Amino acid sequence: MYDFEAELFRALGDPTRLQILGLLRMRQACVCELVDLVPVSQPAVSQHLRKLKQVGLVREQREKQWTFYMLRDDLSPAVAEIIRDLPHLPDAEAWLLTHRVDTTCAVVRRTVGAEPLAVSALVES
Amino acid sequence: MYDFEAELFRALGDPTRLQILGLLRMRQACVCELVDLVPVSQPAVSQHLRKLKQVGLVREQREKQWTFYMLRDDLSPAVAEIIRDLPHLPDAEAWLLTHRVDTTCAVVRRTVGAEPLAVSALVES
DNA sequence: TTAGCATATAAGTATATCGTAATGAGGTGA
DNA sequence: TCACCTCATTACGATATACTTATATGCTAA
Repeated sequence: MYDFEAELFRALGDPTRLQILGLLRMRQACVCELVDLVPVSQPAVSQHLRKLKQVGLVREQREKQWTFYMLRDDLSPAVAEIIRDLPHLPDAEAWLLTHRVDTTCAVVRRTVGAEPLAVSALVES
Repeated sequence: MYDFEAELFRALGDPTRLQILGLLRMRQACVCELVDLVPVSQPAVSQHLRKLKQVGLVREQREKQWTFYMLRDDLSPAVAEIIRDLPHLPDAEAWLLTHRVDTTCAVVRRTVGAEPLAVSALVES
């Protein structure tokens, strides 16, 4: 009873996962970008993303050598509001909005003048 | 970072605690009533209530020999919506709405004709 | 005052969770 | 082909969680 709901909230109950969700409000991101933006190792990021995918909070999309993760757009209103309400992380979010991966994750390109990446509908205008 | 929010969602991330919150939508309840309505021991219920109180989801009010617990009325809109959206538990909820503790917790009185207990504002009309 | 009810706390145990390091699989490009 | 990049998986240790039983505290009422 309430096992499904509890699993969802347990997925939300970790600071690192909340941070990942907060970042994905800005735009989709590949794993290696997230590794540079949250203070845990690459395997830890992968495991967190797997859990977020399991409970239906994010989905993935492969593109070239990268796996991009993004917030699902069919979140329930209450869950979408929770994510929208998370405090903002100005530096990391500004980075996401002004850079994108190029040939490798370490090589970034300012998005000024480049075609924009898909941006989550959760970003407030 | 996000420690406070994560603690809140971890508190929501347990089926027994969600069940307690779902029941408290109906009305305030004392510990011994909850013990009869959720499938864990009395100390377990006490411990869950302590955690729910710690994160600001419920408050307590002593009355005679009982400690009544109730949902806080200053919950954030998103959290209030989460609790309101929990699936209903018809039997237990009906019991709460038609009975109340009397001289002891085991001795209940049908509320028909009795003055009603405080009922949470979360109950849908 | 004393018995019993209501509740909280403590202690112990089993399991879950979150992190790291090590490794593997698969794609890309020189 | 081969070096490297990206990402996932595995293994393992430390800590947290959720339950139980046992016990303590405080109130009520006879």
